[in-house]
Amino acid sequence: MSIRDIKFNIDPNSKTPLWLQIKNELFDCLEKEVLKPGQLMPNEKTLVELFNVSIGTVRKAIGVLENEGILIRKQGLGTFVCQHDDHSFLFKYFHIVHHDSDERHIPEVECVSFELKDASDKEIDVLNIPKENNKVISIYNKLAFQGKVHSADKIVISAAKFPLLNEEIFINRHNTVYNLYQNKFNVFIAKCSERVRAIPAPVNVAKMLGIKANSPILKISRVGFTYHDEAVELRTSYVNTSEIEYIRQQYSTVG
Amino acid sequence: MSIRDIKFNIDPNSKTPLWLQIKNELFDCLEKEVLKPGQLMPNEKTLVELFNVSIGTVRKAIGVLENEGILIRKQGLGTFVCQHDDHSFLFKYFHIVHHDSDERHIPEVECVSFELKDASDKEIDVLNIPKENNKVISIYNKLAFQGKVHSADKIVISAAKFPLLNEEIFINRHNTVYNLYQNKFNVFIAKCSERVRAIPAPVNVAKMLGIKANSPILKISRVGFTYHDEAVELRTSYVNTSEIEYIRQQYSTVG
DNA sequence: AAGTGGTCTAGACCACCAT
DNA sequence: TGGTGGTCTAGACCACTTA
Repeated sequence: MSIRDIKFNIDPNSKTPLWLQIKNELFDCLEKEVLKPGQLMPNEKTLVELFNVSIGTVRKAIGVLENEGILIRKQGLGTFVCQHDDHSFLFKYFHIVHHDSDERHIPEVECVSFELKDASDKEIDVLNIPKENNKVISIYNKLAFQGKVHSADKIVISAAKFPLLNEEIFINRHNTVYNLYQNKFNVFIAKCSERVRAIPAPVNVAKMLGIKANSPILKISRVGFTYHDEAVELRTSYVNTSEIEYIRQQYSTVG
Repeated sequence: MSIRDIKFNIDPNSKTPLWLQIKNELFDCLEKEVLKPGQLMPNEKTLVELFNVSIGTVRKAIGVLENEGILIRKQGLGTFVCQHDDHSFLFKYFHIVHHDSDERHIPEVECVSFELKDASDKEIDVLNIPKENNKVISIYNKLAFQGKVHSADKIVISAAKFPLLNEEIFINRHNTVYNLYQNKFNVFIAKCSERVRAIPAPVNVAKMLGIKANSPILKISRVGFTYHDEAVELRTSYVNTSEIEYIRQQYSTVG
């Protein structure tokens, strides 16, 4: 199914602005996998014909989707559906740097365990786990720089949303975890919220990090959301900041 | 000096887009205090005449400044210069919440000390302290919720950039620190970067926070920047997260 | 009712990228 | 060279706010 074959219904008399109607239609195409990450969009002239509006209106809709990080325009080339890759991932979701340096590096990731288990009450609630398949996939990873482990990550996702995901697929992915979600399961993590605390390292975590129990570490609890604010991933990171730091940058516009 | 009296030189033959030239000119007005926080901008028709371009071009320039959080448009009212106030501050720069709650509250702030001192080498470097006035203002604050202290903040700013700032003015401000910077000294903090670590509480900090020495706490090192990426504030927060958490939210667009 | 920003049109021309 | 997005124009009409 190509986007060119779809009959769109844009209503010029609706109280919803045309550009918003178009944005929503393109959005639906992403959800229905008519548009896929990395794909080239039809050019603006074609979209003008598909939606039967003027080019400025199409550009407004695309501009908003670009600002939201969903599409990317490349002059002379075309407009593409964004995808998580190593580079963008590095700057969007990866917030660990060495002391005395601003360089970000892809960490070495080692999967420690991969389990299918019953969802806890909290997981059922936050991840909206269906009753007919109340399983979650629970994964532990160790992250390292130059062989030196700095973080232990626990990832929890709904088995229902990631059908057929198994340890082999997870370990043999050729890219980031978010890229895997996106390309194999059409789950695009568009935003996330994090809560950070300083805690004494529990014994099992201290062992994974190779530090003494009760050493101060960061506990970062992240919830990853789709475009539609649907929570799809719970990630808990335990970070030893004795040699690395957790960073954030922001503009005054962002909440 | 009103913006209406300025003779702007917009060059239609420049390789710089008109909208960018206009954006830069408006920017300069902010720096030169021709436009001040909270002020109403001239309407779009007037700007069209001032810059001698079409309305779409003016709107593009304003739109970008709005996205950057510098201007805000209100339909039926006009376009205003943004200012830090309690509400926006709460959502832009304030990242502390109670456990089990997403509510953000303005903390109670108590100034512990206010000193004028020689800048350290690091402060000279980062804050670009001038040789002819190598003093910095160093302030310690305690932050609390409902009387319960959760953070100790150290603020370091250049004395040269905040002339005549003294303890009385600082303590008797009627708004946030950032609002004070902006309204009294024309310093607008437009973005900031933070580095977070978990450390054992030093004795003096533990005393301020009312906890045992060596308890795990967050150390948050923030650098505040102006529009032009000029570092103007160093802030170090020591946070006891036993009852509160540090949060962040972000969209995939933001780095 | 008057004034503001918000939406939308129907083009023109330019800058960039691939071949 | 042909195709793409980027910039810009000169309006028209709508929705919202205040008075």
